[in-house]
Amino acid sequence: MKNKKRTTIYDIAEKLNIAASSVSRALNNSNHVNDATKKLILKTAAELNYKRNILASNLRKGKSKTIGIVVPFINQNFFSNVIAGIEEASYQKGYNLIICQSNELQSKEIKCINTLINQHVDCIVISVSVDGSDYSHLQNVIDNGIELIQFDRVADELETLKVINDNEQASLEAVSHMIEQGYKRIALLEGPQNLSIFRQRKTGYLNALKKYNLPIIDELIIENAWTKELGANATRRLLNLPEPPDAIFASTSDFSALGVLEVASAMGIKVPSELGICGYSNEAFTEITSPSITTIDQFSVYMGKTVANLYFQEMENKEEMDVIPKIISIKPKLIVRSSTLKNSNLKK
Amino acid sequence: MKNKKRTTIYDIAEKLNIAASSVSRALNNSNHVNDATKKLILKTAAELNYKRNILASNLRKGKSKTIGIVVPFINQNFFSNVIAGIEEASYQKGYNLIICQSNELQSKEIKCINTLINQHVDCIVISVSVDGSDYSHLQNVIDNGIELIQFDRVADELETLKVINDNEQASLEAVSHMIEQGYKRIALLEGPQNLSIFRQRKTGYLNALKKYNLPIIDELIIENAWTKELGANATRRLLNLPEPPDAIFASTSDFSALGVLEVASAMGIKVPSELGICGYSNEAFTEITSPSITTIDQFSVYMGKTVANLYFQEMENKEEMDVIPKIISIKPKLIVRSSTLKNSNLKK
DNA sequence: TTGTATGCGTTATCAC
DNA sequence: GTGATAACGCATACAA
Repeated sequence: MKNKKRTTIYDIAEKLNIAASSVSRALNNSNHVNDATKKLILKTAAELNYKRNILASNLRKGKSKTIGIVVPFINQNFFSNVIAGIEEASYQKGYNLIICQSNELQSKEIKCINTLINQHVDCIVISVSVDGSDYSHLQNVIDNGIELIQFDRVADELETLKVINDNEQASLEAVSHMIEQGYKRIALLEGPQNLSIFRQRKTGYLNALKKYNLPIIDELIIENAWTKELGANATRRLLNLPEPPDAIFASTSDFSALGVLEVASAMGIKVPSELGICGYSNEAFTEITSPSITTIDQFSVYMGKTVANLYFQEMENKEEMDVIPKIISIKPKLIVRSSTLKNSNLKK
Repeated sequence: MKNKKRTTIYDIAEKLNIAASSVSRALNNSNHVNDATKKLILKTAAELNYKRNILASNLRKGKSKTIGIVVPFINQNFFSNVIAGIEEASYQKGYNLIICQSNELQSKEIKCINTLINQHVDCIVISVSVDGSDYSHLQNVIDNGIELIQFDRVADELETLKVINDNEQASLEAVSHMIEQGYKRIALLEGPQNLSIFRQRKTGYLNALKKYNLPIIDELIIENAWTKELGANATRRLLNLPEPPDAIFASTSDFSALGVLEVASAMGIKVPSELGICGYSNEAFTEITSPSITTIDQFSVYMGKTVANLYFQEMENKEEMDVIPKIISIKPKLIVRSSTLKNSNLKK
């Protein structure tokens, strides 16, 4: 029972004995068309089950009304929430999304970018993968006349639109909170320092120590501990030190914080009394671990909306001039949970 | 530094003083073109940074090479894994994905479907939302000449391609396992019975009781407990019964199983010794709760690949004849974890 | 093997 | 306000 052929504006025009261009105008709600005929056209369009061929429309208009998204993993809450935010804002504007996963590999990321360029998307939104520091594929996006917007994990050196968090401030608050809870030897699990977000988080950590006159202890700062496994390994090393830390700030992600928690549990170390733990991103699971994990909410859905709206706004304002690099910073929020509540009766 | 105009096949043709059609042929790797000129064309195409305009190509070919996906939530592991599977299989074939979320609302689902029809996608893959039992919007997909494939949550009455799990068998195994662990009063949290997958899971549960000569106790079968909140509510009711259950099979999802676990923990009831819990879907978090939750793995990534390949295969075989409804059933696997290990030294 | 001509379904630019 | 027509970029039937 399939209609092989879909109805086109010509079918409508033929049936009504008018020109296709009039049909097109009516369908686009132009005001250069008689109200009565417009009504009639809309009516018969509905009767004939007409659906505009977006392919043809976009070809003619020279844009695809599509936004490409590249994230490391689609199934991490932070990213899926950002995507949900972008989707919501784009939906109303009639834009579609093509979503790609880089799997944290720059090689895959380059493939994704090429696919999206081939698709002639109007805009590419990306949170870069951790490996690699050559961004010529992103420059390529710009050279192909495609708007590029970076969020969260951004390549500083590229002058593009950016939506980021105030990572430094958030880290400062998180570590300050831990210090105020009575933790004195706070370790830092840091992410790859080629990415500015991880540098900023480290700076926040250092600033907090300074603020409270605590010493910076090099052996408590662990490089590249940004996955669950690396976080677990780091924790094993830390907890076996002669003077182990009494808290760990997994500045890279909640996943590494989970690694910390699992190792601590396995070693019989009590959280939060013997070890405080703080993660980053407010992944859904941080609420259901035992104990629940203190973390930092990045307002991911809002972040996504901001990205999309930034693009739409930029499109409206842009005449012939080049894009002015613009950075929007969102202030994240510390979510205090059981894993850092050493000195409090707020414990769940 | 933007190239306003992208290079087209005409640009290449002009530069090489040949016809655009030859360029097109070369770019499509046709063998009706001289090898030498083909080489030359490919070379200059690369030099000029040529990217085929997929819009035009697809318009010409009458298909969009795009698959639309509608799932309740993109950020549930089961669905994001299925999507990842579809993506992997589609990527190689040069197909793109447009992903929509129904948020479990049929109203939103209808909107998604309409968007996808408007986009002229070649195929729509859907796992239907729980509310509503009118599937005219899906019939509409078929009537528009778009291939429809259902997976997991399928509308039985629609004769489409389907990829499902053997839910009945999986439930039978899960409940059998619980009985063998010594649980005697096993409650069932069931999903909306308008969906066949939930009916099948119930049947599996009933069959297991029958197999072990256990009585069917009506008050232990709770309708519509398919979210975390509903699961929690149901658990509160169940555990306050004069004769409470000693195990709960949350047949609908791991989320409702999580609700069960949280209520049990809050009430001070020990899992698995006093209460066994089994979920469904093998969401990532089931591994990190305390205790970890026994569940059923649906091989979600494989399921996605199967869906995509089913489509590609169907496309190849189809001449002018209509689609023959085909159902592929995947056997899921019971993942035994701590939450049901009452009688065992396998406890983690 | 290569070139010419046409159409995919729209929208934009003219005339009228 | 309406209609004819060109053009978006590509792929293909046909001719050469």
